[in-house]
Amino acid sequence: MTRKTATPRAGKGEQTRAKILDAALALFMERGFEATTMRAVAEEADVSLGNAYYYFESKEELVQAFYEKSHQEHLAATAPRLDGERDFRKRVLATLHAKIDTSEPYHRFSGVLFRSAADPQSPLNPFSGASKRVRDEAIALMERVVDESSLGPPADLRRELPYLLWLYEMGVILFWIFDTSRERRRTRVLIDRTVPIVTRLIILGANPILAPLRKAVLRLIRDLRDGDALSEAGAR
Amino acid sequence: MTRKTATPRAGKGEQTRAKILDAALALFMERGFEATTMRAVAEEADVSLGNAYYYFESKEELVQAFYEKSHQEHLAATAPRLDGERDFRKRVLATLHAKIDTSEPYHRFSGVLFRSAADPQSPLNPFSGASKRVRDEAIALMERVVDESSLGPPADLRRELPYLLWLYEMGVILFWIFDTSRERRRTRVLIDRTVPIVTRLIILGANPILAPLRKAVLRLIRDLRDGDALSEAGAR
DNA sequence: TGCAATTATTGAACGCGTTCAACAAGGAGC
DNA sequence: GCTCCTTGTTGAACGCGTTCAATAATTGCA
Repeated sequence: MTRKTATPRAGKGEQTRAKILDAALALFMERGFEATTMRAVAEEADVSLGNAYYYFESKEELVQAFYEKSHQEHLAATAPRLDGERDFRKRVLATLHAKIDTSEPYHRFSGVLFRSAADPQSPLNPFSGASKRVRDEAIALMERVVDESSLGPPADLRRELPYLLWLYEMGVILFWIFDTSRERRRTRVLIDRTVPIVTRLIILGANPILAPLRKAVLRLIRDLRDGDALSEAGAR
Repeated sequence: MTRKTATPRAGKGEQTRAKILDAALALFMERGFEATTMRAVAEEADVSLGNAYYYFESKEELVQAFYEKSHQEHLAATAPRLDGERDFRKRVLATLHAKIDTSEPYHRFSGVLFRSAADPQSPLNPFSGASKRVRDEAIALMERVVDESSLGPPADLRRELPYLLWLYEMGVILFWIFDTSRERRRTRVLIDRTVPIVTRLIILGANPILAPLRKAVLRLIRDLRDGDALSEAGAR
């Protein structure tokens, strides 16, 4: 077998990239973000320092990988919990709890993600172009939550609902990041008690009496969304 | 006159501290946060690098001064605009627009503030102990906005309203930070169109029919607030 | 097969934020 | 005046993230 000559075909760079990423993930988990030096990552990956920067523009860019990984785990954990469940409230509950469950291992350094999240300059912020793929997938998940439920929201609301639910999820995560309670109990409480309220609001919003208010809110959201100041700054 | 010997009494350290702060503010305004080095600050202040660190623990701590300064300017700008105005909606509008007006000069590096804002570790985050004084004053301002208006919210809502309005203000500022439109037009739109909605929601919330929903929301907020996961992490 | 072009990899350097041992100034108590 | 103690101040160092010119390895093409 042409061992040493057969593998190079299969993306030499890809392999090195993966090696570096794995090393970084391991060290971040072990020591946290700040305590992990790029030199340590390079050494752990059996690679020179400069080489690490050939594959990743910055230390923070390594964190983006977590964002992706954590998202994939969220998808995997959510799917079975949604299966056969038609109740909208329960579907949202399941999705959010799954998010917290799968994010738990990364809690200690996920603050870094949101630190950049609030920085318009950073490509890591959830509204940026770099985050677009993951963001779109997360919104698509919320679409499934809505569509396969028994809830039948008015068409105008239906259109914006997935995006709004994603924003809501982002809010929950922001709370979770600051949450130092045992087993993230407070975040659980937040979820368990806001989801029913959100559900009630959506049902209320479907009521014709409140149509003017609902339409005002939705028009505003649409206006601020496409050509949104947020994504505008992020896409840059 | 005992010039050179009279002044040292008057807080030698205070003077040096002020010199460093002034230099930092000037340079931040001129070049932004990242482009300003601590060495430049020290030089501008005619002081050694080490000396700057005698007065300020870190570069970011220098930014906190802006937070305070900007807040004082907000207070000063808001007072006359509230004078004689009793309409709640207009009072909130005036307060928020004043905030954007006075913050404008700092727009380019205020992202730094919110970067730390989302970092639970940082003393700069608006929920932290270090920010308590300014936060309390900002909430007190919202108290004045509510109390001297013609609005008569139910007592339970009245109690939480200032805090909620402050959170709302924080949300607006977050949007503003990401806003790259000319003269921050988008943020103006956001304010002009969400304030009426918020006002309507508050009035709706006063309606007895919606009392259960209102009470559920308020109970939740109270529960999450004192011993709040946010301030809990921040006060640390 | 040979050669240019592309892709990987290195190690040394730079500039930055931050720390620290050392030293100076200025008072308080004798 | 002298000693001790607190407060200020310095400059050199450290470790870090990041950059870059140089070089090796690999690939695409004639």
